[in-house]
Amino acid sequence: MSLSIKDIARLSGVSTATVSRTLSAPEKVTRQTREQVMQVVEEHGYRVNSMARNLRRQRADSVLALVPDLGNPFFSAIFAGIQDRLSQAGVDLLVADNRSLHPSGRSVLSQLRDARADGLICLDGGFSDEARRELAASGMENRVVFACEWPMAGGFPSVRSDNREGMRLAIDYLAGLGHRCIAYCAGPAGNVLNIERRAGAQEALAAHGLTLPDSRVFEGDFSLQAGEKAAQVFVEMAERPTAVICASDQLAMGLIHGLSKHGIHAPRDVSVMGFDDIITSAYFLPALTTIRQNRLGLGVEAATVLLDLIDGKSVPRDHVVTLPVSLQIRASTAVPR
Amino acid sequence: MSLSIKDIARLSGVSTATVSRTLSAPEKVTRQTREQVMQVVEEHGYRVNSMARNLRRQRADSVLALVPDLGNPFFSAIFAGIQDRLSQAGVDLLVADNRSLHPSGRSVLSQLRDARADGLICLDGGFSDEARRELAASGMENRVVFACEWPMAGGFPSVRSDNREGMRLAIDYLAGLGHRCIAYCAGPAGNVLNIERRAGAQEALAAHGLTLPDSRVFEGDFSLQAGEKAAQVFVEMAERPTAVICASDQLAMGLIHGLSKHGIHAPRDVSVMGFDDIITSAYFLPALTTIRQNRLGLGVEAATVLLDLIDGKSVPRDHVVTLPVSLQIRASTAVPR
DNA sequence: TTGAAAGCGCTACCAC
DNA sequence: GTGGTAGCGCTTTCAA
Repeated sequence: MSLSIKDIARLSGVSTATVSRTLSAPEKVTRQTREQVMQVVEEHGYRVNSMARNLRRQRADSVLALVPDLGNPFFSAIFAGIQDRLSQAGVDLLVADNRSLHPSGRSVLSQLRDARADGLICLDGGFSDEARRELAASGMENRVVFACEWPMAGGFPSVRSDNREGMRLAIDYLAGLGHRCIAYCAGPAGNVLNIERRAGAQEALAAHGLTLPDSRVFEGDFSLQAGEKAAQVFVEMAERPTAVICASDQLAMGLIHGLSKHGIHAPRDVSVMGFDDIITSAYFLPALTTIRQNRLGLGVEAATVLLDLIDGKSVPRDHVVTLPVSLQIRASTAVPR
Repeated sequence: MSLSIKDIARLSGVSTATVSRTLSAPEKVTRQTREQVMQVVEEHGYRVNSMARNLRRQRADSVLALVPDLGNPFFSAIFAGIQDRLSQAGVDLLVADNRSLHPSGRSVLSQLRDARADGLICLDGGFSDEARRELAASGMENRVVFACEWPMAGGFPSVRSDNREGMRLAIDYLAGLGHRCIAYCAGPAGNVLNIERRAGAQEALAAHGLTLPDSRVFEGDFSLQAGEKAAQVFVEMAERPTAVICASDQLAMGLIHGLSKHGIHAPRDVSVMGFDDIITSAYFLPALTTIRQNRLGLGVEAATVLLDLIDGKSVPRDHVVTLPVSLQIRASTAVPR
């Protein structure tokens, strides 16, 4: 066991109150006392016990990030952003997978009720009613912010990319290249990002006098596998699109990979675009033309909003921070044959 | 503020001691009392305050995972494994980036001293002497386990892939294909994985009567960029190797990408192998022949060892768990021209 | 500016 | 089997 504040008080000949002040509000203590105490503190490498401090202050000094799947590398950059911002504030980052349960069978969300975290950054828009209830019960409804995804029903601050604008950039670019028959390779049906992106694509297409019939939508999810499956659908189409805009980079990679097995090559035979700009996209063959999302920024902004919330600053219930996206033109797109 | 144990005690007509027992050692209480208490607990949705419990028990019920770079998607799968195992034990996962500092300027490692975490899973073998000292000061030296990487100097339990065997599999396969002039695309010079893999390759090469002269080693790090740089070196070689084994999949992708810019294609002109089997490898073009590491397993095993350590079970100081790797033959390798 | 002391919410010891 | 209670290590009034 290491030293406690009592030991430091005794060793430096002051009260525990003074030690506490020296450490957390040095200006409330004379310079002499401060130096005297600090010397003992340093000499013994004393550290405040955060469990005790937190109990007393009713604060956990940590924040929980909830993801649909911790194993999905897509989230790494967002985590990096979150942690970057939090560490500046001396707040810890707890991560959990939404699917995992506490041994007691309770959802991870109940950690909030356990007073283990001061707030929640949720990266999973598929927020069940039960989760919402759990949140309400924890008295934490106003210490939640969504990042990247968000719940369709709203009700929480959220930080997101400008998904519609991203699709507009993509479609404008493709249309500018001369494509008139453009397909959409979709993410999970109920997913808010997919819905938003699809709507964005449709809108932008309409602006060019183009349409997106259901027959030109490949249903799936955001995965590489789904992209590969879409390739199967593609080759069986009577009238093949000259370009496909995908709801994610992984879809685009899977699709290009799948198509190549049928001798169909991007961009020679079909232009393929992704969305996200994940790390490997620029090195894919062909390098992926895509819409860049600032995932690090998403994390930083979400953490910033949450920190404000925790500090009691007022943030409108439906506050939305929208981060810009950008078009990355690379090698997977070209003028139609 | 939510209800405390006192409220529950009052509401159910028993003492706080009994409520506590009911919740954490139900068998020590009569069935009747238990039911009586549980009803009140459920009715009010009472949850034990973990800050108070932890202070009292001198346990944080959480574990810290330290990575060299949170933004590196390579770690996601390991995190998933760690969290999976931890959640079974009701232990939380705290993540931190080794580069980030607490606002006070202290390293994140000092969190251990703060009593915020019961143990540490370190994914960064580049463990400084200072870090080691910090650890010693925290009285936590025996609650640390390394995963994936490990410190060269040893001294801690570690969970790792069978890196040498991986390289043996790779070289045997390449040699079997008929390659005699094989290059090694290296990771960071001081990195233990790189050292191990390079040594493994050299050993295996020797077994085939082959050598790995320094001129056939492309120095770099594990990144895509480094792979692309290696391509530059490759094209300038007088005698070009017919195969390159890379220290990571990202290196292999970067290399293949870079080479393709010079009209050199894998596997037609050169066979390229990776190491890791990251998620996009199977979908790369050409699909990457690689050595598969069980990253999820690495996480699970590391968490298991750490949980044992925390439980006070004795684990030898230099205990090593080695996980098997496997050869994934795909499309980036072929017989030499 | 400093100290005494209450108390954050819980667990575990001891007594019954 | 149950209750009373000390005390985990800290912060923060209140009084001096």
